Amino acid sequence: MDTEIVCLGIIAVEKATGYDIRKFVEEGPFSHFYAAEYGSIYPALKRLLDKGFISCDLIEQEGKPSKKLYSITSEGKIHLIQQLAQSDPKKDKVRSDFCFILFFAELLASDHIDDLIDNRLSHYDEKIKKMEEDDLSDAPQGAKFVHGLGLAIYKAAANYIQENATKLNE
Amino acid sequence: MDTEIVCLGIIAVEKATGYDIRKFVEEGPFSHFYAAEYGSIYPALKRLLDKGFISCDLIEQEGKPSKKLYSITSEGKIHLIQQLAQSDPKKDKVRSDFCFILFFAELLASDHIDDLIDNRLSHYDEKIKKMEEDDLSDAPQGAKFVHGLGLAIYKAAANYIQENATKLNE
DNA sequence: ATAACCATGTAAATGGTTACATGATTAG
DNA sequence: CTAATCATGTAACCATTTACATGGTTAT
Repeated sequence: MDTEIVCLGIIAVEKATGYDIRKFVEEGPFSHFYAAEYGSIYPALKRLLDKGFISCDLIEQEGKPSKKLYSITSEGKIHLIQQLAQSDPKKDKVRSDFCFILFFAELLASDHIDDLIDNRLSHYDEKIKKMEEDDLSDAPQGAKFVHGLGLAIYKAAANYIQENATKLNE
Repeated sequence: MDTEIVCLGIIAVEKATGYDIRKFVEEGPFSHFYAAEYGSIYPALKRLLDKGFISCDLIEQEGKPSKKLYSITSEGKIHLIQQLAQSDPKKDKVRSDFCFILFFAELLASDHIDDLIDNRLSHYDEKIKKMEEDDLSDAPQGAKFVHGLGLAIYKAAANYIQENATKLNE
């Protein structure tokens, strides 16, 4: 599941530009389980276009730069479904500097620990608030499920940190 | 926080070989927030040695291949603390094929969804069981905190999936 | 016999981020 | 006037995985 297939998936949800895709992974429905920068998105779109999995419409706009709106083709849909159906999803990859640093709490100043905890908690608060405001009434079950899972994890993490952070400063 | 500093951190916890470090990130205390293969560990150890942050003892063993046991030096300790203290931990990186695939549940066969869910739940069960068996009585507060956070997240995820998976098959 | 464990290491390939390059419009 | 948003793209760089190379021991 690399940037290429993730771009195809997003375009399958709705027509999108490279810029839209970035927002999708940065702030949107994929933000809690995927990340990608322009530097990997634009080349991926080019490859998908070359393979015939997406098509491109150039949209001219007033007061804004022109954009390339990509749509999925029928071959693209077939390819996406095939990729989704291959039943060996790679195991999750997580890399958390936060956990690594706090593992060594004994080597840190209390003030620094407090900062890390505070930042993390306000980060979760923001995320949770945003996600709770999302309107999913029209979203398909899969999107709802994944959204709920992300929310459940954020809440559990925030809760655990709130209840156990004091133990780090003694 | 790359493989180099993570290796240094592990060696700071206790003397270790490259092989030990792999186990640490694969099954040990770092397994829920970091990953690394031999291909990045061994070169990182060489760099740490060149920089004088670790020292190496060659241990000959009967019936087993000789091993290189690395220890942290005083310069290494200083470097580790400096790295930990720089207060801008990068935000967590997560990549989950599981979430990506289930986002598109509508495009999948029910049987396939069931398989994905079952595998994921038994994976969590194993992880949770192992972590609950870990003896942390002698572990420092930081290690306990991070361990507890990982456990809380796994439990919340497993719980959410158990309670909501049926909605995906309708 | 055969797989798993112990143990180290390199080279090629992969995949990604960061920095650069460009530029108009709008909101504070 | 300054920052943010819209919008696309490339090139250099970076980090990591995968595959290869080696080989004895132990448990099934």
